[in-house]
Amino acid sequence: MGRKSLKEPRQKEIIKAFYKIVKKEGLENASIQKIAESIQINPSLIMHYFRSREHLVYGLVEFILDRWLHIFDVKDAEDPMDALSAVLDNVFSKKWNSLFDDGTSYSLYSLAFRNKTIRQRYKHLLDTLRQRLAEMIAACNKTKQLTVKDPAAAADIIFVLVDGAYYYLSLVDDKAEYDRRLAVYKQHALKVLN
Amino acid sequence: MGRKSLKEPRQKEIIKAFYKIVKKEGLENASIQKIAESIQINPSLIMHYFRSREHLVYGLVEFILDRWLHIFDVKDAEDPMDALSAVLDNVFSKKWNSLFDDGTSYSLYSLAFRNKTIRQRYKHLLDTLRQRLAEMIAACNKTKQLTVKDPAAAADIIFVLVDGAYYYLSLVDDKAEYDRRLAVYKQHALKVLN
DNA sequence: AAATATATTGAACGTTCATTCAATATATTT
DNA sequence: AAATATATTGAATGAACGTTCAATATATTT
Repeated sequence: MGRKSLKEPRQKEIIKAFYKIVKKEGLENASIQKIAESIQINPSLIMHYFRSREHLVYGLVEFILDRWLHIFDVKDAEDPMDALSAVLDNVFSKKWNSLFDDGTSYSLYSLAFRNKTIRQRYKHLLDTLRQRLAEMIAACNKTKQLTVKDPAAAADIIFVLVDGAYYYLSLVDDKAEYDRRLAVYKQHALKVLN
Repeated sequence: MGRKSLKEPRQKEIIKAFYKIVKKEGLENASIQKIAESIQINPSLIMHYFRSREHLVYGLVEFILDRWLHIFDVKDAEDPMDALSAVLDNVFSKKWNSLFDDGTSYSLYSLAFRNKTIRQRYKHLLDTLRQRLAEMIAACNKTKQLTVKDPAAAADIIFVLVDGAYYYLSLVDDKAEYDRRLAVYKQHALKVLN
């Protein structure tokens, strides 16, 4: 009995508003009050749906990390090699930046050094990414299109390259240089598969 | 005339205290008051030596970034190959972690996405690191100990591997796994030089 | 219409924050 | 000892913060 719960959509709405402000003003400047103001609700309502700011941050972590998995959103190709190629295109392309804000991601990541929950969540995602890429490489092995000795190791190195690549690229303003370097890094990642 | 200036040592003292608190409690929780308390001075004194908290953060950025360069602190070997090897040992070793706190470094790095000064400072450091490594590789080329076609490109890839490696490794708790993975990443970096 | 569970508001709390400004203390020079 | 530049303190500011709690509003069920 009683009123229907709006928990899920409201939480998502709040997290999206949170994300928007974090993107613009930084995690440390994204206050409950600013979020509430931006979607014209009472700050207390945020406390109602999230017990504390800490839990709100957890919500944002989930939100951001889920987006990473979208790099695997490719058309179901019958050919596993096509699928793998498409995923690598996603990773080494502008799609990356359209998926989420790197500044926000690094801010949350830096919390992992002092917050066990966030740490585990990030670790889990990084492992999931590696595992899924490894599976795709293994599938290509099976069709003899690839002969990668250790798919898990290859996937690992590729993501190391990806993470390291964007660490530098995030600081590159010149678009031409950005693209040129990204291509080089992608080339190196592909070499791991041969 | 007048009293001798204590600017430099005082500033360094304050930054070190700042760093200590950031390491322990995070950048967002490291307040002027906490710093002042930790070294038993008046908060106003911090404002005297740094105009604002922002400038204090700049000071910490300098402090942290300067430490990166210590990876090049190796015994002056006559053999350029020995020197290069020693630097790579530094990068792929515990020395890395003893040099500075990764959590602090990532916190400051995340500011680069909204702060031009910090952004430029980080970019400059990353470029300097690459350039110096490239020079060392070139030196090995000259003595015919290496035949790396493009030393700059090789140095770039190596640091991409380094940055990506620690992005993952920072989340690894198990010491054995940490060491094992670090060795794998180092091996891959070495492969770039052949 | 009464009951009830959830949504939402609004006011208030105490705390901490960065920053300011004037006052005082302490060296160093003339 | 007078002058002076810098060091350091101490009090005060207003703003913003996360969080609380009680009150009210609104659906939904019986």
